[in-house]
Amino acid sequence: MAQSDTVTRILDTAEVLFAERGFAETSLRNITSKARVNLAAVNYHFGSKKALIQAVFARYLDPFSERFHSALDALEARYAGRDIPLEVLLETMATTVLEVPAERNSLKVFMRLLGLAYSQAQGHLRRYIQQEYGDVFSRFTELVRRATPDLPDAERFWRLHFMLGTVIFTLSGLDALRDIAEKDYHQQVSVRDLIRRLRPVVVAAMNAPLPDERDIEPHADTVAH
Amino acid sequence: MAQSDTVTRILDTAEVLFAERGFAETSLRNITSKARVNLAAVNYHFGSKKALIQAVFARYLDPFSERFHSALDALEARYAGRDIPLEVLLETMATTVLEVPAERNSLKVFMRLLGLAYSQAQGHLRRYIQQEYGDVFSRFTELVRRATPDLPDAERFWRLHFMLGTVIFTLSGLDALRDIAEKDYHQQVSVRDLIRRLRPVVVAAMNAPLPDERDIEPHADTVAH
DNA sequence: GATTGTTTAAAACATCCGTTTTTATGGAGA
DNA sequence: TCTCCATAAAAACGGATGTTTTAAACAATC
Repeated sequence: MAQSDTVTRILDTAEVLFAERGFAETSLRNITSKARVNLAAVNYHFGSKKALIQAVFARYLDPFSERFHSALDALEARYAGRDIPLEVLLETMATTVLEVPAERNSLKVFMRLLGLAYSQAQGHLRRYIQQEYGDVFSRFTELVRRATPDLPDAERFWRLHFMLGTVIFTLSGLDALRDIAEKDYHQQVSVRDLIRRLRPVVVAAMNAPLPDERDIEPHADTVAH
Repeated sequence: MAQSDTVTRILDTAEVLFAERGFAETSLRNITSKARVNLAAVNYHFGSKKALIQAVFARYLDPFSERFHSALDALEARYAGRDIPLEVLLETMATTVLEVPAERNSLKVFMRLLGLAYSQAQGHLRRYIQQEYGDVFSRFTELVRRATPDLPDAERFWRLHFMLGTVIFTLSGLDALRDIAEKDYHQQVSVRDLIRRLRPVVVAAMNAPLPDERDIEPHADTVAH
């Protein structure tokens, strides 16, 4: 086997299997046998299964982080101190997210992985991502803050996560949804098309009127636990 | 041990552990030891771990399905052929979702379970839920269709799933998000509070302007896959 | 009170897991 | 050509898992 394309083959196989079934449900034996690589190779090259999971993410997030920082640099230079409109920020993020995996035609896998990073417990992963890429996210949210000065901080926090949910949920379940959509509405749906549909929805959601204060029940306990 | 509260204790313990760590990460030994019940009891009473998972869901979804059908019956009777406004439909759904676990103070658990049902692979679970409760969902979407007559079918389809993503993503990652929110904004966040914030966002998203036709790139390829 | 069917308890079973160890291989440098 | 070392392959390890089996306890019925 040529000079350690073993590592690449492990990563290529692992990201697909992880995206399909999740981390706990994918064993090293699954990965190594499908990649036609020896079982011990994962522990040899990566050290542990946890480290392999992190490496899979790093292969996407490192280029993303770099490009997104550059894109934000360019935006800040162009707007020279003035606030960058929300639409422009969202558009920039979307463009960058699309760019990174486009080279390997693996947008779906990337999105599924992002979804897993949130939904699967895997405390080590959240910590790793937070520590490694937290600053890009912070920089973005700070710019969003300036773009939506009328929104209370807490409200913006929640709405950003609402929209994060929309995007991750939609794009990670894309295949199933696309099948239904094309069967029921006889309509080709590309990822770009989806983003076109997403844009007005996200903008409207971020700009929605504030919740009615009267809805607050003064003595409402935290229901759950 | 009194006449088979064993079954109840298994279910009570299992739902909490499942919600905390997911299905694959929760072993039968975890469950039975915490429930102070014999290991074999699960296989004896439920047959298998899969069947236990389904039973945990059924204990929530059976009452939910029944109540939601009743609530929709009442709505249709009240509106007597006229279209039910979108806000009313959403409010009814939210109310019903909140009612079911309220009796056992287990709303958080219920929400986490719903999130897991989507995010954890567990093919058998999705099939079970689709088969057992698909008709309630169909009935609801049909009413939403009548409530939003100006929305093209495809657009409504996508927006409903966008919002499904928002709700599931938020509620299933609730603990982590709540921790951040309370740390950063020193603010207690109950599930009811979250639903209050969700309402205007969802309504605004469903009523967002249609995407600009000019945004369509005529020769845009399907990026992924 | 013996008998029957049901439930619990304890142990054993087979399998799978991540990781480690041991052995073999093959190519680069002396 | 020999040595050495990074890698690959194979085997083994210790532990955890879901499930099954065996035996005991219990409650209800006759």
